Amino acid sequence: MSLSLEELALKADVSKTTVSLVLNGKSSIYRISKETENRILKIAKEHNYKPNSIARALRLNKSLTIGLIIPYLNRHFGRVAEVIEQNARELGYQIIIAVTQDCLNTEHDLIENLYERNVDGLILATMMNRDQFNDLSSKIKIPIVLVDRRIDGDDIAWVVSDDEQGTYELVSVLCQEGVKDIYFVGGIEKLSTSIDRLNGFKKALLDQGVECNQSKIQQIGYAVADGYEMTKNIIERFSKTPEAIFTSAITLLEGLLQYAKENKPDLFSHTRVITYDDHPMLDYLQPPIFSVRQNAEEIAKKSFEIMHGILEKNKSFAQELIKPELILR
Amino acid sequence: MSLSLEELALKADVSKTTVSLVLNGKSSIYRISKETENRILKIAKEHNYKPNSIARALRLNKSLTIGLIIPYLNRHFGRVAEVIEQNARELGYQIIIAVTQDCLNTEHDLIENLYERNVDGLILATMMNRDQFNDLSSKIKIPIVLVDRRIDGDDIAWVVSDDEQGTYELVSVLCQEGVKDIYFVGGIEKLSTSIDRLNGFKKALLDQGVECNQSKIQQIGYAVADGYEMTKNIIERFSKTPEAIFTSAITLLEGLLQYAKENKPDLFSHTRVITYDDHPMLDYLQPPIFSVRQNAEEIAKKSFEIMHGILEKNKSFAQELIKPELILR
DNA sequence: ATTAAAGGCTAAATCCTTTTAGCTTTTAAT
DNA sequence: ATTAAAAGCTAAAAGGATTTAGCCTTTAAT
Repeated sequence: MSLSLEELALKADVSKTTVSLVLNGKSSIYRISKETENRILKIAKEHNYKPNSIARALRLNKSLTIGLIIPYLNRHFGRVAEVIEQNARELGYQIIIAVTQDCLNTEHDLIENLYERNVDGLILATMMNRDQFNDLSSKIKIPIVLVDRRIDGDDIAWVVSDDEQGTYELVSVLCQEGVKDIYFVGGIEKLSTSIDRLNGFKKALLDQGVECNQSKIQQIGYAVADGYEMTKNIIERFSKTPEAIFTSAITLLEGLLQYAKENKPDLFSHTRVITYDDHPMLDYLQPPIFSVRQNAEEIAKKSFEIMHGILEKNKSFAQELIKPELILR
Repeated sequence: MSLSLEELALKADVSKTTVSLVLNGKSSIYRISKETENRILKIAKEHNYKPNSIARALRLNKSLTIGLIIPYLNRHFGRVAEVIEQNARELGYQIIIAVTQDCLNTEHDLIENLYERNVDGLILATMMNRDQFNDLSSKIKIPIVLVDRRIDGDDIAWVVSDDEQGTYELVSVLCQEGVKDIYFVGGIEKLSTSIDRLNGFKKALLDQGVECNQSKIQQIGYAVADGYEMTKNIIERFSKTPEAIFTSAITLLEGLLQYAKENKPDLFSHTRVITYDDHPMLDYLQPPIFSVRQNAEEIAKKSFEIMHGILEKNKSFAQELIKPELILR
């Protein structure tokens, strides 16, 4: 705050144009003498001059601000947000954060809101489908990078975990151990995370010669309560205790654990449980739960990298599949 | 973006002053006729006019933006951030987030950075001591609300968990069960969280007539590795297996669990473990670990409430101790 | 001695809103 | 017929930076 260009100019006994030119490294282009340049630099330093970012943003139509819209600040997205922020900061950008709670309307409002607030770009874990996204893109004239959830399209930038491959590998491991009766506890049906994980699941069964029964697949949502509900369905609807259950997110696993604790304490003696997403506490659960750890750091890094490339290096969009890691306990 | 006041004015065939006055609800004060007012409102609506927030911020010297500086976006702070964001949004504010990784220098840089970026206020989980904070306050002319970690002082606004009381109650429960040999695994020594939790710990022992031995108290830091280290010290330095260990954060508990898993699988058969902070996964660990759940939602709500009070209702500072909840499993 | 080029700097416009001070016209009062 | 008040609106400044076009002076070239 405090000092303005004009005040500096006064002290240096030059015009504010000159000060601005010098501080923006354009001395030589505009033939400002070395002497004047040094005088201005010295005074600016003495007074710890920092240009007013708002005035700058107004003039340049560039706020050095990125909007980050995600469903929750849970473990996964929290880490993603943290790393995006650090990467952004190093390059002079700030992150405005907003959470949708997986509500599509909220997402729309937030996008509009941040757009009006002049963010330079949006990093978005979206619930939109292709059509909704296209609608949006036509209205919004800033770059958008999707994170964690992708939308198919040749011109859409995204960075997501390789959900299909991760699930494929995890489920394959189980099949190779001879398990033949696996249930799928899934999330919000239309999201790419759900589609890809389900595809990986089916592909693994197919490749391992295990029959895939549609009745063993459920997709309600990603909330803990949804995991509880789906587990309940599995346990109560089928007479036979399942050989194995795959939960496609850590929250769903939590729901499963909760149901088991309350209603089926012996679940783990008959049933293997595996999950997408990892959590350090899983190391201490008995019996061990195999999991797929998403590389949040890499996802975050790449997504800001792409955004930055579009904003400053006029690269165009890019797409990245980030390999997750199998954790076999 | 898109339409400016001037363009609206052109369409409505009035000056931009008139448009601005109407849109800011000052028609009657400035005696703009109902007819003109309605015409302008209609046109503004038709074109979905939204004032340029940057220009507004420049003119009003108010960006409707709050900086939130926290150590990590982990479970606790992630939730705090999430709720602050939601509360802020409802009142028209946006949150710029930044993480310090518990590094004091980073914290200083971030504060300066956000201040220069014209945030209207700062919500801060600080590592500063009283002197450093005073230094800062004299330079920074925007309101600061401390969250989660307080600094003593009559004029400093803060919202924190009642760490002392929470720890006191938790430890008392254990003492009442007859446990007499309790170790304290603590965090960063000078933070109020550490001081208050340690005070609660000592007070509980005192009140329950249990001797408090300084050698049973360790404070290295809040990282998982620190918890590992301190647990290692306790197990390896003392010949006798401890009756109980209190970890003063969930990360420290994680470190303890890690050490136990690797080096002392039978820890839990001799030793009770209790912890500050809660985590849903604790429900599924054997044996049960008692914990203190901080009310992140309330902490978040109050801290933004205080900030908002200072900014818009010229209330002055306020301080709030939020009651945590004992979870006895 | 004249012209051209180079050197060194600045006025003013621009980005978009808000707000103060004041202008013009109409109506009411004496 | 004046004067005063009310009605209805607007010009212009301010907020702080960037940038374009161009001014004035000195040096070099012919």
